[in-house]
Amino acid sequence: MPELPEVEYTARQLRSALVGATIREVHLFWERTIGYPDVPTFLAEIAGRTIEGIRRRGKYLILDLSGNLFLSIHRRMTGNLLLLPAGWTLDTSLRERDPAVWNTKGPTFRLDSASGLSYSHELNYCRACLVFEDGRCLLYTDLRKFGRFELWEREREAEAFAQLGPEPLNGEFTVEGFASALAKRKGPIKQVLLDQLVVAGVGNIYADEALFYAGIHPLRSAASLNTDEVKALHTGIVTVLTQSIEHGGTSFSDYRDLWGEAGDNYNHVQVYKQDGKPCSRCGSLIERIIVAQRSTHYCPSCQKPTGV
DNA sequence: ATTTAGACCTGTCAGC
DNA sequence: TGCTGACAGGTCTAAA
Repeated sequence: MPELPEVEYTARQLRSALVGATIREVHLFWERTIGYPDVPTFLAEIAGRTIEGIRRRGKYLILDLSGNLFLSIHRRMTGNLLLLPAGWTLDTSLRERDPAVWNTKGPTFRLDSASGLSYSHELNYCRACLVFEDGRCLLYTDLRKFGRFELWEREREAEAFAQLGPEPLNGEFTVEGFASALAKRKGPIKQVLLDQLVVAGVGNIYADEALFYAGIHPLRSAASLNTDEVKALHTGIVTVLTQSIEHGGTSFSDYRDLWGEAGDNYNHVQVYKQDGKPCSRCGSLIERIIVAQRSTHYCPSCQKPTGV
């Protein structure tokens, strides 16, 4: 679900709300949410830590904790973070009443009416929550249970993110570096853009959007792009990611921000899930194909297979 | 050495 | 109305 812009937007919201807060305890409702280390160690080590800073790396949200640890959160497809004010109550009675339903839906959180917040379906599928000393609660909801939390020593950060390439928005991602990475790849450019080692944080939405921006067909071999095309695609990646952050990310069904609001970038998308609709540039109908088993959307006249 | 299919999970929607 | 299959923002692993 979230790609770089959605994670960045969440990080910014959390930074202003949670830096300085101390974690009292963690409740776990789906144990496999913890990817590293083992569950008992995770729970014992995280309690009592203070959040010193909040960052993003690729699609990972990073909470820097006291004692030189960091918590990394990857939301994969359907993970969301929601911040509850103090005054919530937790109902786990479903666990005994109907274990099968509990296993899928998780617990129920209730807010007193004074909270002013009105969450609805987002409160289902809670897999974990961090409870803070001041009574607030950071809920992690994840319908499909793919998301993972990991707790690492800060000195092992390189190891934790070994599978990530350059950050696209901080100067690490250069045209020269991008060109040499693409030159080694014979496969379709769409697939290569999804490789986090080539550029960190690009997913299915922004790969399609960046290719449309640059006028490049998704099936072109990455190595076949000329210098101008590589430059245009580089600009396209930076542009579509930056613009989406400004719009609060792209929401379809699941993605919500910290306070349960949907992102607005859906209204600015050019090709993603727009098949059958006219291209904003030329009016041709947007098409959908499968590339590397992922849905791929493009304009057949703006993005020619030959690149000519 | 690459590609590709399968796993991990649950829900929704289209078609019959 | 009910069943079946395709598909969903991601990434890892194993088999071809």
